[in-house]
Parts: sequence; structure tokens; C-alpha cells
Amino acid sequence: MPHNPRPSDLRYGNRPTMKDVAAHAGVGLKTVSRVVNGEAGVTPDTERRVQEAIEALGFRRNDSARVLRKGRTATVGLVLEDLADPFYGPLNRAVEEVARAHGALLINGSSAEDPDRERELALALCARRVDGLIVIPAGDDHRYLEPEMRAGVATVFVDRPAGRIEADVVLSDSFGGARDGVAHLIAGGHRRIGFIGDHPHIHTATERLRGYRAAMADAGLPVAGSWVRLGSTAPERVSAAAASMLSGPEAVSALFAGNNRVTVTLVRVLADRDRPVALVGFDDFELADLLRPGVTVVAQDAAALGRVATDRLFQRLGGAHLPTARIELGTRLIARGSGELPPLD
Amino acid sequence: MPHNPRPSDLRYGNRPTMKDVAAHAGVGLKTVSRVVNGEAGVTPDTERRVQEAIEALGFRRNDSARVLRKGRTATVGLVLEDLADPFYGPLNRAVEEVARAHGALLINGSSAEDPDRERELALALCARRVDGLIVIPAGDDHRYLEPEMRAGVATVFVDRPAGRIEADVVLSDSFGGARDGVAHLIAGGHRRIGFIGDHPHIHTATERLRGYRAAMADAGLPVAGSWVRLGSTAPERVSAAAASMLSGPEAVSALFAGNNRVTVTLVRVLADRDRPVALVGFDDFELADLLRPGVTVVAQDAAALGRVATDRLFQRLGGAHLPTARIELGTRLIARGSGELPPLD
DNA sequence: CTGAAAGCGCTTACAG
DNA sequence: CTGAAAGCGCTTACAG
Repeated sequence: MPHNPRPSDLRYGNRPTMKDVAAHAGVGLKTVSRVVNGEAGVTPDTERRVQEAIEALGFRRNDSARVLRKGRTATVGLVLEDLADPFYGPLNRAVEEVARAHGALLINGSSAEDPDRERELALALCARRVDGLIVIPAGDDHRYLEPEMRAGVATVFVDRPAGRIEADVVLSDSFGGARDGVAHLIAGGHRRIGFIGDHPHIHTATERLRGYRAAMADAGLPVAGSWVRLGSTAPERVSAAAASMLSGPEAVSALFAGNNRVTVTLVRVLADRDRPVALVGFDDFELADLLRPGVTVVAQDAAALGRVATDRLFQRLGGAHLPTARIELGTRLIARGSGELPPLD
Repeated sequence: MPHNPRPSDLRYGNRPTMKDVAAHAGVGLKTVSRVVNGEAGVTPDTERRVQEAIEALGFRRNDSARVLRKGRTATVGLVLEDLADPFYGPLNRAVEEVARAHGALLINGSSAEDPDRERELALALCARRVDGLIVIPAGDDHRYLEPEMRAGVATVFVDRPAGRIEADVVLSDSFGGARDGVAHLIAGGHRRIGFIGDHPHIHTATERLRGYRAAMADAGLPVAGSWVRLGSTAPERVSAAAASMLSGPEAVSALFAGNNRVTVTLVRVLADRDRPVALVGFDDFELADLLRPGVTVVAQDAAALGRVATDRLFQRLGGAHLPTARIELGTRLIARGSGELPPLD
């Protein structure tokens, strides 16, 4: 039965090395290396002796040491906002799958939306010499990554563009998606529509607001100042914002939610009201179809964001000469009921 | 402006090393090491010269090389079922936070419920010489980890016990939770209750079934063979199982769902029926309270599973002499409506 | 206070 | 077909 190690065992110094295997098998170090790596040029008899020594000693190649000589670590770093956020789950998995297809492992961590923590984490990954870095930015100044990129760390930003440096970015078409969602409400007869979104320093928040304004302008509809609220997406703040938009002489008949957290809070708020209010949210979420009414959303493909970004990363790692690109993925309006509620007037 | 690297740049061989910094500053290698690691015994003047050289060359210590000498990699490996599964998000984040508090990074990956892939991934992590390993088992034979554990890899299993080896495990009280959930239905007047769960080779599935049988037995209620269905949790299979349990002379008036996937499918199935059927599910899920009726669940604390497991891992890494333990965390019944629907008869 | 030498566990480049 | 030497970029152990 295995046992958990005593402190004195805690270095891998007591693990057998290729040198030990070589001594045990009575061959040279390089011969062991050849067998372990499946290189040609070893007689079957020698190979068998080495294999037996490997079994007997329980040898496993130390890939950390290997990496030091090879130059590549076969590791990709992923910095995202929060590993616990369901939105990033499919993205995380997609990055993993592409990395896996290239034989690479994934180190990831959460920035917790803190620019300092993002920086600390990204640089720690660079110190580990990840081959590539995928970053969902929390901060808006990424000049700290310049030396790393210059030194060879392939870097792709996802979901939000890099700040103050030139780098690949893969994101959803926030502007177009929001414009489509708001146009959908307008097509349903709404003329007074509220917009509740994230902090204005977040790129997607302002892009979606821009889409909202574009749709309203396209329809020749005015936008009252009280209909737009950017800021914290904490439930209390969103509830308060909704309450004020839904009352008074300029009360809105429909709401557009800037992201999934806002949408979920608004669903709760609207469930408590007697008067039906139309709702379209940016970002899809699980079970949106099971609610009554089902929640109409502008869906982005989180898995595709991760896949496209990681594909690009490995293209660069493969030596492709690509210009810095901004890749925008389309969104999809999914009508489920909440966005099709007519205005009451 | 930074640029993505040309192929010839792709080794970190062209990065400055401590040797380069030493030459630039006109000092010895060890002095650079002292400055970089904040060790005492360097005159302010020397330190300044070294710092200037570091800035000038854009030096960043190679932690991969450092690790080779140090023995510890300050890295924890996490093997889970699916990075995209929302159930594992909070667990993943909790592991990250504890690791971070100990200065360690997290390498993680999905087994996709494939025992071979679990093994391949876990051993790849061992080859990278992670200090510790947290495994949510897909397979039921983990003897392949024996040599690794003996060589010093601290290992803790989560959510399901290890197979055929002795090792720490942290899990939720599936038996007790299911028993409580079913007892809740019985207390509400139900006498015919169906159980739909995962494959019988999955430990949590059989434990929950055992809890179901215990609650029925405690209440002196018989269990018809047609009321229990274990197997694939694919929606079609779950729907079919529910349909057959809900019809015929022995039709059940309530269902207990063995996990969140089953619960969600059952919510869909029951939404299409006119006759109300009570439902309690194992595992909480987002928005369960927003559905009508709200879904009553037996909730486990996924973040606590991750936290407790990682705490234990670092206790072992810190040299604590702990016996192998099985740590069970309690569950919590959350009544929201679906589990309080009375039987119709 | 400072640094030259040896070594962590591998691979590379080369010689036999 | 096989292996001794050098080196990847650091830290350790030691000497001055």
C-alpha cells in the first residue's frame, strides 16, 4: 500500500534518475535517454535491459528537467477572471482541448478582476516559461507584457482587447450583438428601452452601450439619460437601477442587460412585478429556456473564443508569420419569450 | 511596439540569464542570484548596479530552472472531470485560492470521464513534478499512482474515493444527503418515490441509491423494482425512465434525482406534464430558485470540497504526519417548492 | 561582502 | 549501435 511521504521524502531527489537507470542496466546515460524517448538505434537486447531497469526502479522522466534543455515547456498559461464563473468554463475547456491536441498542458488562474493580480499571475506564468499566454484582461494597460512577448511568449487576448500594446485579440461582436438585441425589442414595438451594463472602463460594456445607442438611433428613437446605467453589476445596484427606470413618466417598457449577471438579477426583479416588462440579455446562460417566460438572449460562443484564440497561439508557436489581428466572432439572437413581450401601452 | 516572435526567436535561449546580468553589471553570478532573491549581504551600491543591469536587459528569473535545483515546483495538479462543468467551477477556484495562499500555481485538466485519460493526465502532471495532486476520479483503479505517491507526490482524492489504493479522500455525504432528501418527500406524504441516478460504477450514484433505500426502509415503505433506474444520464434515457415511472398502476408521485444533470432533465420533463409531480435533486444549481416551482435540492458545498482537500494537501507538503483519512462533508436540504408538492391521491 | 565550482536531471553535439 | 562531455539556468555548499 502506498503511503503519504514523510518530510524527508519530499524532494524528488530520492526519485531514480536516468543516471540510476543507466547504472542499474549497465549502459550509458544516453542509451537510457534513447529508450525513454523512443529514439532509433538501440538493439532489442539493450532496450529490454533498460526497460527492465526502468520498471525495477520506478523511473519516470522528469519533464521539468527536459524542458530546461529543450527550450519549450509545452505549457500554455491562461489568465481569466474567475475560474468559478460558468461563462469561462467552456472557454477554459476549449483552450485545454486545443492545447492537448498540441501536447501541451494548461496552467490557469483567476485575476479576480484585479489588474495587479492579473499582472502578477501573467508574469509568474512567464517566469515558468510558458510557451504561450492567453489573457482575458482585467486591467487596461498591458505594457508589462512587452518584454515577455519580445522574448518569445506568444500572447493572445480574449474577450477584451489588450491595453496600450499591439497584440492579437479574439472577441465577440459586442457592438453588433447589442444592436441586434435592441433592434429586436424595437421591432416588437418598444420605444422606451433601458440599458444596464457593467463598468464603463470595461471594453465590452461600452461596446454594448454603443450598440444600444446605434439601434435606437437607427430607429429614430431618443434616449433619455435615465435609461442608461453603467457601473457595478452587484445585485443591489442593478435592482435599484431597474426600479428607477421602471417608474416615473419616462418609464421604460423593455430592458437590455449588458451581461449575464445583470440578466439574472433582472429576471429576479421582474419576477416580482405584476406588469410584464420585456427583457433581452447579452450572454446566454444555462436553463434560460426553462424560465417562464424563457429569457431571450444575445449569445456568444465562449468555447469558440477559446478555440480560435488557442489555435492562433499555436499557429504563432509553429512559426507562422501572422500580422497582429483583431478577430471578432458573431453573436446569435435566441428568442425565448422574454424579448417578445409586447409593450403595454 | 512589441511584436510576435519570429520562429528563430522561439527558444528562451535568447532571453538574458543571470550570467548575462552578471557580465553586464560586472559582478559574479551568485551576487545576481542574491539580489534577485532578496538575500542579505549585498552592498547597496552593488545591488543598484545589478538592478540596473536587470532593467537594461529585461531579465526575468527562469523559475523552471530554479525548480530543478530547489526540488519543489510550487505547482499543484488538478484532474477533474470537465473544466466546462459548472459544478467544478467553484471547486477549481477554491483549489486555486488555497494554492495561491501557499505560493503555488495550478495545472489542471479534464479527464472527460475517461479512466485512460485520467491516468495519462495524472502521470503527465507527475512527470512535471507537481508537488501535489488533487484527483476527481474517473476510473476505479488508481494503483498506477502508487509509485508516484511513494516518490513524494502528495495526493488527495475528491468527490469520489480512490480505487484500490489507500489515500486521502474528501467527499460529500451522498448517503446521508439522499436519505434526507427522500425522507423529506416521505414527510410530505409521498409513498411511491422514484430514483433516477448515474451509472452504478460511480461511487456517488450507489451511495445515493443506498440513501434512498434507507429512507424508504426507515419509513417502512416498499420499493418497486421499476422505481429505480441507474445508468447513463443522457437526457433521452432520463426522460424515458421518468416517463415509465410516471405511468402504470404503480406510478410514482415524486422523483429523486441522483445528480444535477438528471435534475435539469427532470425539470424539463415535468414542465410538459399537467399533473404536478414532486421533485428533489442532489446538487444545487444556479437559478434553481427562479424556476416555478423552485427546485428543492440536496446541496453540497463544492468550494468546501476543494478547500478542504487542498488544505490537507499542503498540510502533508508541510511535513505533517497524518493518517490516511476519509473526510465527509455534510449536505444541506434547500426547500424551494418542487419538493413540497403534495401527492395527488 | 563576494564569487568560483559543482550539481539539479535531462538533451545536444560529437566521437568512436 | 553506444556513450562521455558539455550545457540548459538556476541554487547549494564552500572558500576567500
